[in-house]
Amino acid sequence: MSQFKTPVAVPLAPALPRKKQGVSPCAACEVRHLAVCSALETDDLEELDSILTHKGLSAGDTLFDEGEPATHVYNLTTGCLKLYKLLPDGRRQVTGFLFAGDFVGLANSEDYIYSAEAVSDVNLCSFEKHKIDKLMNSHLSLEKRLLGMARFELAEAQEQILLLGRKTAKERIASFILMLSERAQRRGEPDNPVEFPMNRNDIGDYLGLTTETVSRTITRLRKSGAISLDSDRSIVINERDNLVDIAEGF
Amino acid sequence: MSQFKTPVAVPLAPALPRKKQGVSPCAACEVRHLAVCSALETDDLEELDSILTHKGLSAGDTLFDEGEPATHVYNLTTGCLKLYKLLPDGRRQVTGFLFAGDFVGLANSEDYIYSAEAVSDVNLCSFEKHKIDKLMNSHLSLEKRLLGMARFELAEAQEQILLLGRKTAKERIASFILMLSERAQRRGEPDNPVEFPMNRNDIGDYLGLTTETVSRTITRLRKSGAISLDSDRSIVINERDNLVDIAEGF
DNA sequence: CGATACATTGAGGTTTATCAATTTGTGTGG
DNA sequence: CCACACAAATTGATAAACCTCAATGTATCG
Repeated sequence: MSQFKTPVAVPLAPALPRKKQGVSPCAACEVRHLAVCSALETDDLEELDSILTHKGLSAGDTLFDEGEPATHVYNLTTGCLKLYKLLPDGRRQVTGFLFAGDFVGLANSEDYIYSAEAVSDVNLCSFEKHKIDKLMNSHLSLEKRLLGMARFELAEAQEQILLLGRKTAKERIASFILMLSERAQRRGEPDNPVEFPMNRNDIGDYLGLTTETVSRTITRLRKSGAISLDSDRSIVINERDNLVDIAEGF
Repeated sequence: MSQFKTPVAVPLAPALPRKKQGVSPCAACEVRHLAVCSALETDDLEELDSILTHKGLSAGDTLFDEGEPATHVYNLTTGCLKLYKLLPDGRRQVTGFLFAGDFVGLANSEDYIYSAEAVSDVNLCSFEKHKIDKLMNSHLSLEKRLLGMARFELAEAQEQILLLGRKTAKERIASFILMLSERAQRRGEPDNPVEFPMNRNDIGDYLGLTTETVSRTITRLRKSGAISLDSDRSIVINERDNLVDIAEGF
């Protein structure tokens, strides 16, 4: 699956020579304000840095598979990752797309409950779970931050349940475009046009649709004027209010 | 909607005269081992008891509506509650059924993100949110417990996403019957026959199906021999392994 | 420039929804 | 205890949304 466009993705915050410096690489991290790591004071970041390793994945690479022992948690610093579950006959449900600043592994207990694969080239901070657990005991703000993130993800999961249980294909696609737009904005990136790192098949597996239905539905939204396509992977929102109405089922 | 079979549900742990006794009513709570409250030592239960009030609802009563300020969290001690979201045209998605020991309000932040309605007569322990927050600061075990519960609920939400996105009606019904069975067992109740407090319409709104499809699918499972019906609200699992295979898509 | 993967479009089929009628179950009042 | 009224569940006929299978178009990369 791996495409190896670039042999290995370049870490955002490369592992510096571990001299005893006063400054942790984490202090310079561009996505810290988005990530778990924002829970820690600058003073504590050296400690955080001492327990993490950087990891790069090329598009298509697998980070871990459902059912493996969940030894690590990760923080995504660049790129896009997809999480998915499989049924025995190969039906696939993408349970989430993760972007810079997102945390991987919140829901996992003993074993990973989903597989994780790089959609684009990706950089991660990797933490051994037992080390994070230990850090949590001494830094309560970290635990609070994780609880906050879990609550947020729970709310998002329930939106997705509403989407999958009761929305039409058109409503699902509109919701998806808006979600990607809003998440890009939260990361401080432009919210329009919306950039799609994933292909139509992944979108379908996320929205409970087939590739063909995704394609046809995007075409219909395009012909209605609500959106335009810069390219397959870049959608311009022409009528945001209209798209919001469609997404919410008005 | 309210049926008032019994005028008001009777609290499991009735509010005793608040004399300075050594023993908290919480200490005698039958569902404590299932609930958030299990995070606290017996010594701390008096403190917990001092910030809670008991609340009873009749079947059909509303606990709160989506969009209201989220002032309280609750712990269900008896009965069954459903959580749901609505689309503007009335389409409804039940996001969860809650039973004795379950916690209500984990995902909510400022406002409730779903409505909550009693499926059967229900008893609850009600906590003002700011008081629970304060208690969390002094009792870290409570925070850990909430994080653990949030992680568990996240894992369950992802199972539900797989179900709604990729499973057939037959697979959904089989999964649902097994889920109710397993949850009854966790509460220390018989896991067979499976008791259904909710009607076919609620089941449909939970599984992303219509009443009619729920009914037809149950009929087909019955005719195949996998299950039998004691009554509408009580299903006997005849072939559990078979049902598991169906639920998982084999 | 050709190979390959991805996206789009079309024709037809399947599952599930919708609409309507009937049956079953439950509680109430005589 | 029975008859009635009402709600819920089931069953049937038909329709719609989406899926499947197949072909064609398009972009990308060596």
